[in-house]
Amino acid sequence: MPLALVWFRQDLRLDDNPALHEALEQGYAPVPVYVHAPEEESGWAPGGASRAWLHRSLQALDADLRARGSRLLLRNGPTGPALSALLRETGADAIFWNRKYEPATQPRDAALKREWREQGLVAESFNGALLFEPWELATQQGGPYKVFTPFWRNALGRLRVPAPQAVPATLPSVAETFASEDLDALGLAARPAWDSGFWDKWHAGEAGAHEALEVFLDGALHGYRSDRDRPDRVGTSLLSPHLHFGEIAPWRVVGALEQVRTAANAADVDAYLRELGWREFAYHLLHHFPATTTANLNPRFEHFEWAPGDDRQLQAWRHGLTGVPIVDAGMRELWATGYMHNRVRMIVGSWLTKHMRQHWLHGARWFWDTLVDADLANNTLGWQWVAGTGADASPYFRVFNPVTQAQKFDPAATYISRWVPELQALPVAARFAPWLHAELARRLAPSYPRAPMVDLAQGRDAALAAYKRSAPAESR
DNA sequence: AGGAGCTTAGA
DNA sequence: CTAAGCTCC
Repeated sequence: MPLALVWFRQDLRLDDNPALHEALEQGYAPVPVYVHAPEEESGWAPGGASRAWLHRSLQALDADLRARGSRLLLRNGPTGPALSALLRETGADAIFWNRKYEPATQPRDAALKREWREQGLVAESFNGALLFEPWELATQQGGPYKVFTPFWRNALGRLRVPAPQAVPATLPSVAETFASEDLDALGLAARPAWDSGFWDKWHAGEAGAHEALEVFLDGALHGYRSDRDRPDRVGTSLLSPHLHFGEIAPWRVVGALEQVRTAANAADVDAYLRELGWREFAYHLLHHFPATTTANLNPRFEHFEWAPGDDRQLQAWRHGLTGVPIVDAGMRELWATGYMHNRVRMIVGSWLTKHMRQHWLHGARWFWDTLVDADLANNTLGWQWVAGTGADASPYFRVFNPVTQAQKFDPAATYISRWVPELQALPVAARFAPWLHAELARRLAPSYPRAPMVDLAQGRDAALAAYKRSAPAESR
């Protein structure tokens, strides 16, 4: 049986894995391999939380492969030489993989494909990650979309769920002579184990992804349309890290949703599909506007007056010590669990970029290091959206008021109280803005900051003024 | 995927 | 006086 390398990256699953499936379909014995080459991500090497997740996901993938008689080879980069060497060592005739779309690695992968094909090898790549690849959808003028709603309307009209590609119960074995790095030697796991608080919440790997999907279908899907905005409830799918690492295919999620769709839950199903749509839109934008990982998409912000980088202020934001309870709750949830509720991401992002007027990249970099679901496309879209610099962004003048947001979406302050226990002795109504109850706060919450690091009204006004100054002359 | 400030309808 | 609606930022 001829051998084919199956090169795993962000498709850490066996089920519904096009590259693996195609290798088997074409009669090859797959040799699964993962190449560790973080420095090739051009400034976006996986952050700490991502690496911790990756460690576990690779462990799970190897275990799943071994349960079927195969195993995962680990190699150190650089990627091209590592894979070419493995092709020679194994005598494989072919290499299959699922595409990645990040601007740093996509050209590299395309060049490798050409190179291997010139050497007479079979080199094929597939879509393992998206409902629509970034170039599949275009406006009537043939250009990229910059507004979500028409993008998603087009996508929904073309959406088809492929039949699942099951993985065989047994796979050909991988010869013991093919060497592999030790997983621990890749240095992905957290040392010391600062991530110990993560794993009550998460089960990395393919089995964990399917568990999370089942839990979502049985629970948060019902009422998703409104509860997804409620950080005090389990109102979201918690699928984002699983989708990022490709532990489940997005079309599998769509298929499962369509299976359970009823007249009663149709609005909830559609609301969740729309969120998957934002993920698709993020990849579309990243592909067409690759500079936006660091540069504003909207050129109006080229000369925007961000406040000078302020390490002391940034540290307060990162550590959840801003004096704004909902902001601090979110930042502490992030640090403790590797995750933050999406509504709260918008609130902390608005606080950083509007009230503090710090450049959104400060936020993007921190999220990149701390989120288990850190994803270059989603992170870029999210930060540019909240900063007002991106596609389909809220206009810059939309400044979230963190007090009214908390009152609206965490009405009993249970989320705030969970993550900011210093406030627990205060009456609920005072926990949203303790500085408005100074006497009570001094007695009952003495260890919490006396006042927000930036006055809410002043911060808002200063942000709006800066926006006005950056406006093109004709629109002032 | 907003908020503030003002107006207006209605208790 | 409060709540909902509207407008502009």
